[in-house]
Amino acid sequence: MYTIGQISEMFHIPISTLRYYDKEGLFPHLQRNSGIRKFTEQEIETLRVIECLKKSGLEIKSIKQFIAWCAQGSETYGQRLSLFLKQKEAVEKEIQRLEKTLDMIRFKCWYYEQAIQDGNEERIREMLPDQLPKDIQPLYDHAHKK
Amino acid sequence: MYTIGQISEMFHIPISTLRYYDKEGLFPHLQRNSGIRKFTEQEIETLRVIECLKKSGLEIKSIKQFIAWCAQGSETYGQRLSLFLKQKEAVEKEIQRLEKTLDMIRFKCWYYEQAIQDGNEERIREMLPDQLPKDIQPLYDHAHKK
DNA sequence: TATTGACCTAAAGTCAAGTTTAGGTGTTAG
DNA sequence: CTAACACCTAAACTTGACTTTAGGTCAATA
Repeated sequence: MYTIGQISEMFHIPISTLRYYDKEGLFPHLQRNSGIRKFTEQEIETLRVIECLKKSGLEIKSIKQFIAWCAQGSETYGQRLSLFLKQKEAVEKEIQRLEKTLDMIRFKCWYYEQAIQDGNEERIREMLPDQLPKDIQPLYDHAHKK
Repeated sequence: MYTIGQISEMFHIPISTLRYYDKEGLFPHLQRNSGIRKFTEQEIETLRVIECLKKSGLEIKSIKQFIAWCAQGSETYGQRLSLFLKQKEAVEKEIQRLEKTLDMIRFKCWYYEQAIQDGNEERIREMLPDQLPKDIQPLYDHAHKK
């Protein structure tokens, strides 16, 4: 059983944020001891799920919906499963998007390394768009296509 | 040479957003034809870089800084390179974070598939925290450690 | 006894990144 | 000639997720 301060340290989340989550109804089973919140293993697991869903790009409103489904019992297993399936898709897409971004960034790193060596961008610009070194060309193409 | 409407379609970015970027100074070389913006290859490449830096988690303010460096010329190659090196780090970290999130989500998908089969969570809960099937255990561990 | 520290609330404030509104210009189509 | 489009501006508004403020309770410590 933990105080809000302990949970704050444990998760590196400000106390104000935990109170905000509580106010938003994300801890429906949270008990109080003469006004003071008591966090248990239950809230800790909820917090792990909140963090997971937040990182997956879900907004608080939808996380609240999920929490409500959990409180409703076994009849909502289907909805909960499809939420996670949807978020799986979303995160996989986001990772792909970031891989593409990474290729653009890698290209730009190479570009500026060359520019620093050459003192200008002349030589590199002449290689565009398809005369780049063969380890660099795919990065450029990946970032510039479609 | 393109109008704002054409660029909006090309990049699937609202016209209002393009005007907002312009107002923020992200197109320092943008020319006008009696008030009307003319976007050229230059602004198109800038927009690609804006999108890239935005996806990498940079805020508009910092993108503006980068654009300013570009306008300054070869003396800022070093700063521009270190910006991209920093963003490379950031995106790589973000991808790792999302991989961890994905493991949590995969675990939850499995969890609710089982719950649907069983009609309750009894059996699964008894497997926690270290009696899970050996293809699932690593997902759970990855998501619950540290 | 007084003050410090950890907790509490409600309500207002902040921030980034746009979006919307209200009003205006200039060119083309019916 | 007038109406529909595509463009323009400045300024106010929106949204989500917090954070800050102002004021208060309660227990332990100096």
